[in-house]
Amino acid sequence: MDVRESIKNLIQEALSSLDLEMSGEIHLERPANSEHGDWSTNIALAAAKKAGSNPRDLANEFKRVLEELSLEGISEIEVAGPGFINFYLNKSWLHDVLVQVVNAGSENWARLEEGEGRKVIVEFVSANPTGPLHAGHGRGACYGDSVARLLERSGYSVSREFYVNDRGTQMDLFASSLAACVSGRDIPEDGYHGAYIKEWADEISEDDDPFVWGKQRALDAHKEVLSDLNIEFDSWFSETSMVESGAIEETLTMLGEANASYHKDGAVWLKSTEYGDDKDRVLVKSDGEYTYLLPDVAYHLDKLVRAERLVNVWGADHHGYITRMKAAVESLGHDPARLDVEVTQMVNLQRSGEEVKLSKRTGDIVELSEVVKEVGPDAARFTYLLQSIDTTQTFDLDLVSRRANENPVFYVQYAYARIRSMMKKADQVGFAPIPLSAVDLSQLQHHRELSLIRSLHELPDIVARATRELAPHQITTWLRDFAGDLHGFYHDCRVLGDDVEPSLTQARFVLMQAALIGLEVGMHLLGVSAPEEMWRDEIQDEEGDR
RNA sequence: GCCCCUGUAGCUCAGCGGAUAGAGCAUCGGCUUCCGGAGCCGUGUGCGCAGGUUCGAUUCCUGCCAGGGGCGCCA
Repeated sequence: MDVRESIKNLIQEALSSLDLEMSGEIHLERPANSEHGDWSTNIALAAAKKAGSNPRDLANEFKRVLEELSLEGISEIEVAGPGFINFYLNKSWLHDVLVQVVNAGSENWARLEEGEGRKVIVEFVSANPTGPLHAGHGRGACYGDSVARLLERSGYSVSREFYVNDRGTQMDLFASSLAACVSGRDIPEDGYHGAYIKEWADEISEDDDPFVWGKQRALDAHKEVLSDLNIEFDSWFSETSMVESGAIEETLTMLGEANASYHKDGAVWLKSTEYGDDKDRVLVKSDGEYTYLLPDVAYHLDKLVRAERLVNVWGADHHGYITRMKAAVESLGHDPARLDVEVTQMVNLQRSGEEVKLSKRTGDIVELSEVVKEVGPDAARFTYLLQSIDTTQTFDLDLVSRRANENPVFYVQYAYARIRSMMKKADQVGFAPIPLSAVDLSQLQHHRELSLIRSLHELPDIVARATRELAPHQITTWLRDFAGDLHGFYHDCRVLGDDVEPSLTQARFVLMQAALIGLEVGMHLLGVSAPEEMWRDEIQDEEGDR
């Protein structure tokens, strides 16, 4: 049984013997400050009022009872602060954790069962095939993929989907813009005027249909840059395919039959106000063309059949559509709670602190491919996932492309490469690891060593919370902290060397194996590579004197 | 006017209702007989404002102020 469960049970026993009832879960946490023990509970604070005594006194009561019950492995129980009860454990529990981590390996450590194989579709990016992805799409792309990775690790069966709006007004405008450019005519006023239109028009041949060719050209561009970012979709779901299958008309009929729509002014409207929207929304325009909404509703119905849970990643400019989409879903009898819409706030590009509005190359909006090319895929992903999607992001191209210490991705990757390098060295000097069961892990008593193990033990909880909250930046934060612990350990504790006891070398080697596992798990969840080695840029070699 | 997000250190950001609010960068100062110095250690300043809920609020609720985004028979 997990330590935490054991302690919880112990507290439960104490509650009964004190004749107290607690509603809800017993709150047990790892104190932020290690001077407050290994585990801590606020049970006395929470129960004081009901018990009619002050928290400190009640905590001392608890302490007395807990000590009577006693539990193997607990070395000390103390009452502290306003009435916290802190538990100190024998270090052996941490050494046991190390064995668990190494046995699980990077494949299974912090792998959870919570999803129980349930199917979830993560839909993200879904940009129109009318032009290249821009820097802002990168955030949604990296976020969506990382959320998918989290869900996978938490036991869900995940499908990554890209919804392709390959028909309608915007596509027509895009095709006519391309055609105009090819034949030397002026691009229509409301058409696409980006610099890429000219570049693409140069590639097109006379036999090609601008609509068909243009769509494919845009999709190819999307796939290429996403692939550079280590993102692969399971499905590219075409809007046109739903016209062909009749799914859109079917959806329209279903909405009518559900009395969720009505005709007015020659258009068909969704009664979204019945579900909290400001106004009703048009499904079919008076000219007979669908708005974007109707096909998207049809798409969501399709997804709801295929998966138990849907996660959508939308840009901040789409937040207003959440209500109407949920309205449509609910009016057709589906539980809107099955649909999670996550909104990513905007990205502001900078270069050395100066706002970057336009691309140097095209004089147009900055393309995602330019960002990836300039900073590299690992730095791009790590940076996009550095902070909560709820905040507007400042992305400094200059800073992120720097192969230097102020760039957090290298701080983390370097920690990994450093251990790898040490292990290579170990191999060279003829170090031979003995079987795990023969290693005396109790030698690990240094605070650097213990804090590494504590962090590793925390990782499954971090993964669980990041999954629950769909917040991959929590993984990023953990990695940065863990890398810091690792550099600290590396500085203070040597693994190899004549002055290190062979048995200590063995123990620390196991610790390092476990550390690699932690880093691999974290970096994999972010989609960032774990390099075996890293070397400085030549420029920096010239600058440095070593 | 309505809706969404944000406001925490000089800057970029963490912070699952709890104890002395943390990182990185920047500043200043230290650390090489040794596994990679892209590292380590030290150094001080902060929860936008006002109420409320609570034993306890940076965290939850309300109002206000400030910044960003959205309010189309565009997507």
